[in-house]
Amino acid sequence: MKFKSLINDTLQEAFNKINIAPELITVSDASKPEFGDFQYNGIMAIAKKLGSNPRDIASLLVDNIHSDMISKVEVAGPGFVNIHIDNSWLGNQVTNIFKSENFTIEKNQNPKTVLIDYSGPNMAKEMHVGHLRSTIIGDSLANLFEFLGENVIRQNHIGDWGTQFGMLIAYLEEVQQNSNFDELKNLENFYKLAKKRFDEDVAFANKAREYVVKIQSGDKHCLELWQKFINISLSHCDEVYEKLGINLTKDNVRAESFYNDLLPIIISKLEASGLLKISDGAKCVFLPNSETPIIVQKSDGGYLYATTDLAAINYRNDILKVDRVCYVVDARQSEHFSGVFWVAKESGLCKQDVLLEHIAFGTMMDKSGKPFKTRDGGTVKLVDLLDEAIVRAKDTINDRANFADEEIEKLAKTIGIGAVKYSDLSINRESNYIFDWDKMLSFDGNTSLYMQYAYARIQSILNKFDSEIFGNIELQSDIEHKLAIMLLGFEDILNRAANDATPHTITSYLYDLATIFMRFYEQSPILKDDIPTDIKMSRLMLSSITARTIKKGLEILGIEVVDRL
RNA sequence: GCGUUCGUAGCUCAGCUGGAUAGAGCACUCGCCUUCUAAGCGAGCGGUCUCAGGUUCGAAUCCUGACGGACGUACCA
Repeated sequence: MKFKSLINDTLQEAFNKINIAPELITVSDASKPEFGDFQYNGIMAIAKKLGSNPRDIASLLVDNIHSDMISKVEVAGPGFVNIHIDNSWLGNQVTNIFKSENFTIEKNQNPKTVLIDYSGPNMAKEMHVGHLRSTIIGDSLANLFEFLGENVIRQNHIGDWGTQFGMLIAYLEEVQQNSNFDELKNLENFYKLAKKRFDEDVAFANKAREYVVKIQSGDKHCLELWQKFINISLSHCDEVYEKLGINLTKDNVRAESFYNDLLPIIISKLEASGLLKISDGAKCVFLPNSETPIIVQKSDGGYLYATTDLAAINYRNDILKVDRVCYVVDARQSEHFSGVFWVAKESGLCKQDVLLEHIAFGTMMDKSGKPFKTRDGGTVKLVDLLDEAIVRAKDTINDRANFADEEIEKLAKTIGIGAVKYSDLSINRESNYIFDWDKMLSFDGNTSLYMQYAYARIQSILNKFDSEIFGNIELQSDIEHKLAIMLLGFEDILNRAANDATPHTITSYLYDLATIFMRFYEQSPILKDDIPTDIKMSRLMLSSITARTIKKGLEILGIEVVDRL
């Protein structure tokens, strides 16, 4: 349910009655419990505009609010409007959620086509921690938009084109002849060996350069080798996606090479738009207020990543008919994207009303605040990081004991991977974040384990009860009231997370929800003998909805729950 | 140099479409298990929201500047 919109509408009706037209009504959560559930702060601004007393207007407004949703509205301070939600109305609404398959959240009736461009590994290298954030933030956004009913296109813009591939293909051909094919299993090493050959052997280097030209001009033999290399690299990625539980398959791949044939067309389109200038022999587009241009074609005729990005935008605009594109890419590329977006719009490669967004994220740091590296300063392979997370998760659970070996393996995997994802998604994506194993696998505070624990506790109750739950929710206390308010706010939160492309608004919400549930759990016994049936049912329903909300929220983030912990 | 971005409790972070006394977790001090999972809950301690101006009835939030950090800065992606 769009809870806040409903309240906004109620206020709007009251404003209509008193002939005042506010610009935009947005109630916010009450800043203090004694102020009720929601507050409206817009009166002061309106009063100033009208030149009248805010308290007078507020009183007039309050007198004209009539809704069974609201039990009490009052004017406070200089002209705040404090809104209290009616308990029996609220109880009915959460009962509806209990009965609903989908939390009474309706799919968007006019779905937009939203393309999420994420993960984007480089085929010449194994996936490392640098790919983690793009992959899980992008995947969670795609899940979110899908849940809200948008038409989602997931795309993996893999780096499979460019000069380095000549070297790799030449080397691949060499080792294939030596029947030493296993080397490809370790991509990092393969790259290093190829580079070594390239640096040490002039003949090999020349061959590598030839191969670049051959691939790009469509030489059959070279393309076959290239394809073989890409397939193997992609399989490495698939293993990681599988382990991480990411919804990306080979079908989602739209590689750089995919746009190769479009590149000359982009140049001529840019020429036609009149934006293209030649500077030092390179074809460039100059941006307003910037001295450094975007180069789309090098002086030697080669194309650059900006050209590929423009081709991708053009393809997405013309063929895929997108309404919104989210580029989930490192914040360091923000200038690149703002430039490319400007060119795309200015040149007409992309319609004006398509929303092009750089979903930027910060760098992963270690505990001392330096970029996350291995002990000897190398990049950390993503597979290694995930495996370590699972091992550490196992240690954490083992302290608690009494699980069968088989169960513990499964638990460790779910919890370890979930913890990696949660700790990343729970941070405002734009800032750098400190990767800390201990915090990640802690049960305290806004962590995945606290959430898992809350969920498991509820499952334990529901399993114990194990019969039909019926009746209506009747809210008995402040904490039950608060819990119901939270549960009803789920859709608002999801919409906000989708609008701002901020998964961490979901984790914050889930943490608040779980915290309130824990308090409810402490003070409201459910299955004790002396609890009357109607209260028992009411509390079971509240618990059940809480569990389902936690599960759905985590599912959107790409995190699985466990029933026992 | 120029540009982008960040600066909130000892630490890790919320809050930022301007609203009432700035919130969590960790750490530290205390209290609560014969009763649904104590990996929990409650209480306390801890702040010049980097600094200086400005706009406003009202600023952590918006604007300007300074200081400090990160990143970027034409033929790599």
